[in-house]
Amino acid sequence: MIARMSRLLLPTLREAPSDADLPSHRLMLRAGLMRRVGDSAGIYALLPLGLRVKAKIEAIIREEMDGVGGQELVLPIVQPAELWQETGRWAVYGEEMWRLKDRHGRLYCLGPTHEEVVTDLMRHEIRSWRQLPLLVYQIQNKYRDERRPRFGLLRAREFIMKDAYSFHTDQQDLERCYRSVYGAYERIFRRCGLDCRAVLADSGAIGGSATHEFMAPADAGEAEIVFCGRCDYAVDVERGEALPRPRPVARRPMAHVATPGARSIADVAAFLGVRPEEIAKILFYQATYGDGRTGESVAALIPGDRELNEVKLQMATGALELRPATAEEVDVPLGYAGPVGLRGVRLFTDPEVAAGAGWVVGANEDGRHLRDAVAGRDFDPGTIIGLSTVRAGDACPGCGAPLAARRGIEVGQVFGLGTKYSTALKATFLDAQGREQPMIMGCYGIGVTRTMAAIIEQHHDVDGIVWPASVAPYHVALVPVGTGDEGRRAVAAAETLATELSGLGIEVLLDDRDERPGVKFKDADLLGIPLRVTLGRALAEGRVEVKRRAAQDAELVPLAEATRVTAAVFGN
RNA sequence: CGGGGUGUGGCCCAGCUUGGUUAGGGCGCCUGGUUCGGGACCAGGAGGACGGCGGUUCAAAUCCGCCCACCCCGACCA
Repeated sequence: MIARMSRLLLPTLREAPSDADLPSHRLMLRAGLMRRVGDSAGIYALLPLGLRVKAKIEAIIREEMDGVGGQELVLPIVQPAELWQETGRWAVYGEEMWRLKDRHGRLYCLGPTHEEVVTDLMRHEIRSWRQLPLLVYQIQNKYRDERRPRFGLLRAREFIMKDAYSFHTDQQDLERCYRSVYGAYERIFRRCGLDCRAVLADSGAIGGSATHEFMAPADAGEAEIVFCGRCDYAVDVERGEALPRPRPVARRPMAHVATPGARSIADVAAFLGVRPEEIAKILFYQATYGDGRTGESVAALIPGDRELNEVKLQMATGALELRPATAEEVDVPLGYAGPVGLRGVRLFTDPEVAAGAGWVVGANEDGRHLRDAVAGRDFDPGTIIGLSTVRAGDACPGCGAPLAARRGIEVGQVFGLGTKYSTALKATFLDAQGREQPMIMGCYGIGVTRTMAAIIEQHHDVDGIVWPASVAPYHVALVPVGTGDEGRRAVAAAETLATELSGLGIEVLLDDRDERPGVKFKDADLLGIPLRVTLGRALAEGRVEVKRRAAQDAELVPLAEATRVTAAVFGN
């Protein structure tokens, strides 16, 4: 396959449009992979090169999904409102759902996801346990009228997803399928050249079985994740845990100390000459519960150098809503509050504070603190539960190695749905005993266009994209340079080489444009083609220059061997 | 949705504070010439009426009001 640049719709840009900020967004525009259409946020056209990359990612996905028994189909983008009304999501989804009406006034939406449609399909087709299990998938456009589209393809309003749905007779079979799709995802992202971690995520309102998100570490990521470099522990910070830091056990009795004017952790630490992590701070909240109870005072006791994870506190309390208490709602002096002798407050204590050591805490008297306070000896710690926000350097709860923290782009998710949709849509089958049962479902998504952007986030440098070979739009860029006879020889040699390589199944981008060498080199770098072969002045000695995009240096090889050297890079 | 910012040829941007010839530069584009290994140079040329509407004024890209779009932060969301 040979593409001639002189004829390609490949509009590279020397400067990026000013509204593009992220590397992936800028580079996709500069390298001529895509363009925004009209004045619409989050609506893009993929140009020929962008489409090629998309197709490569999709091919990898298809191979791996087929490999775990997935069957490809295509579900409609336009979906009738009735189905969504049956599951209740027509009302729940809100503004984000792109709704439309046909000429008769019937309501539809542009599918943001396809659980309803696929479940509707299966309830008509599946009667018997003998027809299960089933794993189907599609690669299809999705529509979400985002409040705030941004970051180019990372959060567009129209995007491409591979979504898969599985149907099972029982939970064990769902779990088996879940694990095999999980494995396929690991292979898919690895093959795409993406550094990716599966993190245990919150199953949210849907609840039930586990869910993993596949996160690609990148600064542009929308979520913060912590993960272990040694074992496979990886979680969203919201759910992250860490081993408590070891602290010596206090032997001295608790004692009052005067700390006039010292209210903040930093003040108290400086005043007493202790480190912030020797001080325990207490934070007050007001909780509202599902049964209508409101205004309960709760407090969290954590080390002074740590951040409270409010989500954890909320889960620990079981509250529906939690808000920081105002000064009036707390009847101890602010800045001098502590757990000793505290009344009328439900206290939650972080394990690190509960673990033996003596802590500096507020004395609940103006201008005074206590030192060497020990949980269980000097105060009732209440409920002991992890409340701190995990951070880089904390000890992994799995193996004790230091944790790393990074932002991550969610490129995929696997989810054990259970019977939420099958029950709502009455998608049932008859089991071996002749009883009617709702199908047990799983769903599995990969953001295809988002994966493309994530790959660029991880693979670029100052000169442009550095595509992994598996997803590069072309394998090799042939760059003939030179003028006059030299130039003609270069072009002729490039044509011959292109034909040879193409015959071996290597995808060739031939820069046959009448441009100066500098322009060609800059464009080749920008496009990120894995290998560049320059045919220029060295041709006089029968040699060409071979350079990997990811490498600094080029190598001169005899023209006669250029095909072999190039083919070797791609394993042909 | 809250806060901030921006809107001037295809792209990047100046001009606006302090209204006043024909709205300007760079890149790109067209023509000719010279060049030719890291985004060349010279000469000539095409292309915008300044996001939209309304107002103030003798006069508005520039001042005022409303609206729209896009971008950023946050909230929200899988």
